[in-house]
Amino acid sequence: MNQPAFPKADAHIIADDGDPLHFCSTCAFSQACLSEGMDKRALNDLHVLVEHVGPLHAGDHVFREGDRFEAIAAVRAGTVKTYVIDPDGREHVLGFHLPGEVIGLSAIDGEHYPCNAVALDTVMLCRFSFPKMAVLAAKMPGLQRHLFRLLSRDIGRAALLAGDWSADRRMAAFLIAFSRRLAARGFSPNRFQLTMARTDIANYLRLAPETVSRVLRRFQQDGLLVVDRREVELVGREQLEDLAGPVLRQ
Amino acid sequence: MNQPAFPKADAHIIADDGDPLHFCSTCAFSQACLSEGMDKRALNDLHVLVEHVGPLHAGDHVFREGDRFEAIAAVRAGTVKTYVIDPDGREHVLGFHLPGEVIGLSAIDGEHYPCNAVALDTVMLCRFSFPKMAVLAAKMPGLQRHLFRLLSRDIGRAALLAGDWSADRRMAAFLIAFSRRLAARGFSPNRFQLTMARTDIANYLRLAPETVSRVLRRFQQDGLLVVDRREVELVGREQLEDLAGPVLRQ
DNA sequence: AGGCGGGTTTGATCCGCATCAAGGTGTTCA
DNA sequence: TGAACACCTTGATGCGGATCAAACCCGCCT
Repeated sequence: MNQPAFPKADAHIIADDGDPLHFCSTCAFSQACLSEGMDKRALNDLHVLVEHVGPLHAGDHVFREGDRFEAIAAVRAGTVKTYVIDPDGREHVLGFHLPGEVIGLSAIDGEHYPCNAVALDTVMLCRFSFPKMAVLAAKMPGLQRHLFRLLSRDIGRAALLAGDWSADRRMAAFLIAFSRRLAARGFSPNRFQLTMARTDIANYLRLAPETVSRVLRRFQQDGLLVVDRREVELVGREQLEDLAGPVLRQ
Repeated sequence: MNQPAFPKADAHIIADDGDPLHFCSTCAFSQACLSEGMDKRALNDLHVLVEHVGPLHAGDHVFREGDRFEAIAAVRAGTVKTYVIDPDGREHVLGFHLPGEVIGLSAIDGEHYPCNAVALDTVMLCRFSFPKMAVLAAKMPGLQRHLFRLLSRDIGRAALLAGDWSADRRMAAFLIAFSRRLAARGFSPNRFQLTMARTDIANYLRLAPETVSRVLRRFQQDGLLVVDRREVELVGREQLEDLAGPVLRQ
């Protein structure tokens, strides 16, 4: 377990051959648009409103609750945690965002960001001015449809977390979902690093940190996985998938 | 409590003076577009893709999980419940949709509806072909923005339900949110009918039906509300708002 | 009127997970 | 080198809400 399986900043930037879009090859938007057979002029339009941000370091905030909303952002490298603090001071983690995923969508309905977004490790971003993007979406059916899909997908994802599942099922669902998202970006699905603290996982899954710890230990005892600090290897993927099945709906 | 405060089918159809759009005056889309200062031609475009559905009766399905997705719908009258059944046969209620609200948005990311939608009472709908609507949205910035907002709002709403709040807070939040949505449509905010069974509320709030019953009884004992079967009057609105505050985030 | 059935209420008991408390481990400073 | 710190683990205890069981209420049908 010496070679981290998790993306480092710039890991995705295969080559910067002078084409500015290539530089942003992991942006979900660019990808979507490219796959739509967009013409050269449209590509330029899109590139104009992209602003590369980073590197941010662990603990740096991308935006804070109440900040004026003007842009969404695609994660290029690293992990971003979105969260809110309730009146009692408890932290509620809304989600973790991996490379290729988009943050800020829930702010579209409103003037301000409804949550905080913080870097968990070294993070690179592409910022997109949302007003400009909306204008562009009107000209580009592919982009509009992609935005609709991203939004729609997040509704489903939020609903997932909402069920009243046992700690075991929730933990398994978290691991399997995390694994799949990594796999979709070309990383090892069965061996990876958790980039967030146990407390973050707990606040995401609505469990106590102690419970997260205990469940992971039991999973290891039962041969479902091997944990070493934040390094995880899914050994009994079958059984984890079975546990996660009802939560992830399939 | 003889006059039901909850909308009956057609309650919103004030006058059908021959203008077909008037007939659909409660459709969120029509309203949004009208308020955007849309021109006559655009209004016609929109109207072309509207299909009036109903009346559906309690227990009738609007769509079922797995049905091919081709349309979203605005509720014109009545209440629609969206839900899924998990592998153990338990029902998970995803939401209740009142007049003026939209169902089917979470299906945009995918070929098929990811959940069931059933009428809880007499329901009237406006169906909008989504492909046609997307084309139209490209031509009408106001419509596009409205769709983005509706989607974004649903993300936030789903996240709300997700927190780990006490049964009391969840129940209060449900009542206050329900009340506000009724008020937004011009109905009495403090006296209304719950159109869904206790079991539905329980499955929505991730509680047992017994717990819903007990919490309501205790709220009544404490002077927060008066319940008579499905009729509810919020007496201690202040305290209910306080309870719901952290859940609804304000 | 009688009887059936779905929905609701109420009480008794149980269990999963939170909470409290304390000790452990790795990492980063001086 | 060691002290301080953040993070993680482990054990003991308690509580909120689920579950089980049974009675109740009311609309509806015959």
